[in-house]
Amino acid sequence: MRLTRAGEYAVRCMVYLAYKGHGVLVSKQEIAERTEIPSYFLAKIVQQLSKARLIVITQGPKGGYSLLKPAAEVSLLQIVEVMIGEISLNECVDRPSSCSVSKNCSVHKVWEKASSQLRETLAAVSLAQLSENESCIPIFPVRVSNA
Amino acid sequence: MRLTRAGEYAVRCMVYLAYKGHGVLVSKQEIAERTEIPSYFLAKIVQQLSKARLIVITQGPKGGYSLLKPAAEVSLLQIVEVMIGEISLNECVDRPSSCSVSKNCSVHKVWEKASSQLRETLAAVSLAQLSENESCIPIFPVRVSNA
DNA sequence: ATAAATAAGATATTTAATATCTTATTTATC
DNA sequence: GATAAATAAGATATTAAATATCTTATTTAT
Repeated sequence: MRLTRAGEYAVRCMVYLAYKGHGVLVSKQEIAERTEIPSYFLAKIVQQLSKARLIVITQGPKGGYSLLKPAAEVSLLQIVEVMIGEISLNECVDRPSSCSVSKNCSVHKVWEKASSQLRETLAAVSLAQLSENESCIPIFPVRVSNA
Repeated sequence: MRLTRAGEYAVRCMVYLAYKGHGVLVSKQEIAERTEIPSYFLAKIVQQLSKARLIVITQGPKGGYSLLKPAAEVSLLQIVEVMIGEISLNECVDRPSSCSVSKNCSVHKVWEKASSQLRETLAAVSLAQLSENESCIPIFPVRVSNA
């Protein structure tokens, strides 16, 4: 019951892009190095982010990735769900047919409530908020400390 | 990001035991059949529930399982965490060392909040509540409908 | 035309979850 | 006490998902 590494990597990648600025093109190499994501794995992740229209991929030399939308318009939930699909904390939540009485099942109701609560919490956080503050990318934000 | 089947089975088993009543001995066979848990898998699960002091195992002929505590004193969270360990929705939550800046990381803070929120939601539900109402065990509660 | 970049599909590799089997232990009953 | 019926506990498959990597193709600046 935990975010996958792919999900974590997607968040880091997006936070880094947001930090660099909306529309700014950043190379795969740079992102991979700064965010400590295996370069090949990053390639897979950005493909999904691009299909979901969260980023733009530019090919060719001087190519790279950039945000499609302003960071304020992207939520943490969106990023995570691109990678792992819609969050549901128990199978019966997204496949009620797996349970014979789901509709009236008291256990089902708890998981349904917990799932939507979690989705709301993640939806309330924007990429802008995440990139404006210190976050878990090594070296970054350097903002050369004033001591 | 979903409950494992072992977790789901543990909940079903506990709900069934609670339904039969506190201290009532129920055989493995009966539980396996009524809750649709593979018998061998159930054996593994009750071992953990027993170590965690949620149920009592009685060996020998006429053996079986029963609740150790009144259902009102057991929470859904307890049952689930016996099977999957303490819930943390991202690696950085229970292993802050995996992240270089965790303490001040804005992403980390969100996952920490989401994790405790989820734990609170599950902690607020007692086994008694779950077994008093209709739940996801086929056939059960039969409570011969009055039509 | 060339070379530098990413795209996309295929394939390993690793890990975790699920399921099952085997042998051992406990205990009610005769 | 012997027997048989139940669970215990450790070991081993099996399955599925996640992670990681490789290969070949495509795009585009120079």
